[in-house]
Amino acid sequence: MKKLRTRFKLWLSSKDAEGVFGDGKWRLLKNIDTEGSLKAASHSLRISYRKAWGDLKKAQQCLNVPLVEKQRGGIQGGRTALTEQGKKWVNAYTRFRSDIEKAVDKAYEKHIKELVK
Amino acid sequence: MKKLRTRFKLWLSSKDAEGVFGDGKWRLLKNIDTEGSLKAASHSLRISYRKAWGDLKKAQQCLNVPLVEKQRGGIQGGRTALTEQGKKWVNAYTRFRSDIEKAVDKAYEKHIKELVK
DNA sequence: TACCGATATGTCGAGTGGTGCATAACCAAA
DNA sequence: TTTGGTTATGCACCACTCGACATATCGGTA
Repeated sequence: MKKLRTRFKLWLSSKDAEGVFGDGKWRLLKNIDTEGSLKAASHSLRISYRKAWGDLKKAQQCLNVPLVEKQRGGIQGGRTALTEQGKKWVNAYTRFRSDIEKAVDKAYEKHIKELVK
Repeated sequence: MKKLRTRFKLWLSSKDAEGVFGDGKWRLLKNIDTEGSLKAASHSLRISYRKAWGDLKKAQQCLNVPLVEKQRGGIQGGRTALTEQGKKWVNAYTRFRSDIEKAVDKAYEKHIKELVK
């Protein structure tokens, strides 16, 4: 039997939209925070700017919360930064996801591991 | 703010295959157990027989474990039933998944809920 | 032995989500 | 006022997945 590892995807959905917020958008926001722009964030995540931009738009529309503050023009061409609410979401989701990750590892040890050896 | 619900997908992967075992294959095995055939199971899950058959093959190949015992011919044309090992996998994964589900709900209450109101 | 219904497996087309490209709009600084 | 780099947005294309078909095989039972 090959060695196995657990995988999971986590997200939030509303009644009318499925991917409101989840791992992808969480990573995107985190990278926007460290990189300072949407373009740089998408690049460091190796996803297209087109997708990153669409994801961000969707998250903000669905949550109806301003997660980032964007600026066009200027010496660097523009920038994107997290708002206070954006930071709160990142932090909350980080803790949320971390709890799940631990639970997955624990549950694997408890229920699956014995089957795999 | 709209009401949100948590969503997650869970699966196991090996070094050379991604979807070794997960929610979909777990549901398939459960239905095979109750329905008695791969055809009936795929029908009750509303997935094509083609997909169910492929999924099952993949799971058995990747895990290298005989999860089901199949029979062709006979008065009913054939049948598929879980082996002892298949049942063990179903039961273990059921508990595994249940633990995660609880953890997700709990973590949502703890970390996310306050952001959404 | 003919039949029936399930397993077994390849193939092609539709739908989906993402990438790449093209093109505006924007604006601080030179 | 020109420039440069970023945000903003539509669109065509591409890869991947899944479903729908089309067959072939199998083997108790009538």
